Amino acid sequence: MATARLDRRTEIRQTARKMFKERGYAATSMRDLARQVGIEAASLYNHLSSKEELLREMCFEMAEQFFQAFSAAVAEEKTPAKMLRAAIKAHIHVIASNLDGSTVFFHEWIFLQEPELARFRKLRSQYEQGFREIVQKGIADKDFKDVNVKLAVFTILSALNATYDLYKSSEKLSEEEIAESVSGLLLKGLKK
Amino acid sequence: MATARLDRRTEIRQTARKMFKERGYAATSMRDLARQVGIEAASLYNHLSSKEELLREMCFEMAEQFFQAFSAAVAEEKTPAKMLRAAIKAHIHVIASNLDGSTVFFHEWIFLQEPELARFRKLRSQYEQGFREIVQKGIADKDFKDVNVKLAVFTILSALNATYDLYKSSEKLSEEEIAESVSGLLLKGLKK
DNA sequence: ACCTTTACCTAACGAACGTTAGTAAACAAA
DNA sequence: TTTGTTTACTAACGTTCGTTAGGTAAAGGT
Repeated sequence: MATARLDRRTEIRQTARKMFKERGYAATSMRDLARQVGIEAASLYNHLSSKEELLREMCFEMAEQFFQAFSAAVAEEKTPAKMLRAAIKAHIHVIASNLDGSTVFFHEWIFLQEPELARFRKLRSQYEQGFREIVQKGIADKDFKDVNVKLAVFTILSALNATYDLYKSSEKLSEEEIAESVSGLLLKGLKK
Repeated sequence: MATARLDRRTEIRQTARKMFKERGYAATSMRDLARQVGIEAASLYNHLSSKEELLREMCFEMAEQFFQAFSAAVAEEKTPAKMLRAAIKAHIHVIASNLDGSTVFFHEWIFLQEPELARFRKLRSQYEQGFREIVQKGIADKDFKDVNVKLAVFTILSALNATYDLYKSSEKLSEEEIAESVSGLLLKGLKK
């Protein structure tokens, strides 16, 4: 009973993540979702209270994962360069282990409704702040170039956040390769 | 008459670009669009033939702009490093001059219908190929590190394609600053 | 002056939307 | 064996969707 409910709940949420990722939140109907799960649309409401609840859970679960991975990764390192590399690796790891969820997290959060929308934006900005502090420390230590911190972190996160696209690519790239390559490029650049 | 029609046509397309960017294609209704323009939904159909036509035009117009800017920029340079920098600058310039259109181009093309969807994907991949050839040449010339070309280009374009977010930022960054900073970071890296 | 075209309108189409109500079967707990 | 909970169903609600039909008034060209 308890397991049966949990299984269905989980199945619905998993399927929803996949569909929200593929077609987007707005273009995925509850009837589409129900069909994919194999039940009627109305039956979904035995397991959830609204469509938006699905999105809300996905977004905040992912936010939590990113925060935890960041903290754990950074705590173990001393120099800004190592901290940044570890943070990048952790970020990519969270994406790689939640390919559907992270895509929704990056692209569908705009459909959150208002109290949560503001809360979500705040979380995102706090997370970015963590990266900014590392870069700032790197500059203060004369270890990093004196770049525009906001812009640099923005560029880094943009590059990272697109990596979910890489796993369906023809070449089979491992998480390790991706993390190494991206952090190498961002830290040391393309030029010799 | 001719001018009046053109003005309305243009106004509708401009408004649609803005709304598709802000809420997404699927979440923007023809009634929303009409209201914003100040006419009834049915009246839109004097100026266009379907909602999808709007999206189609936006996506392919932007594709054309990216291609033209790339060709023009690269043609003037000799070394891979300069070509890449010029291509990055050109890409950012196209984004900066079409903030709404380029956002739609990056995020809403999935809603294209099938003959055009395939055509669009092919164009994108051709464009990426242009970047890949520059990086390849750079490696062959021993000017660039021996990186995974596909992955490097992917990272570069991901960083570039997110720059439209920067123009609404609190700091007032010029197109020039953004292009310099991003291409500097990607070519020379963060580390000293 | 007449005719065509343009640019808008109201009304409505059938389909799809998220969600609720009410009910029956299955099954665990008592 | 009864009782309560869970999970599904059918039916339907009110709303919104993209789009079409048909009409009207003004403008432009001849």
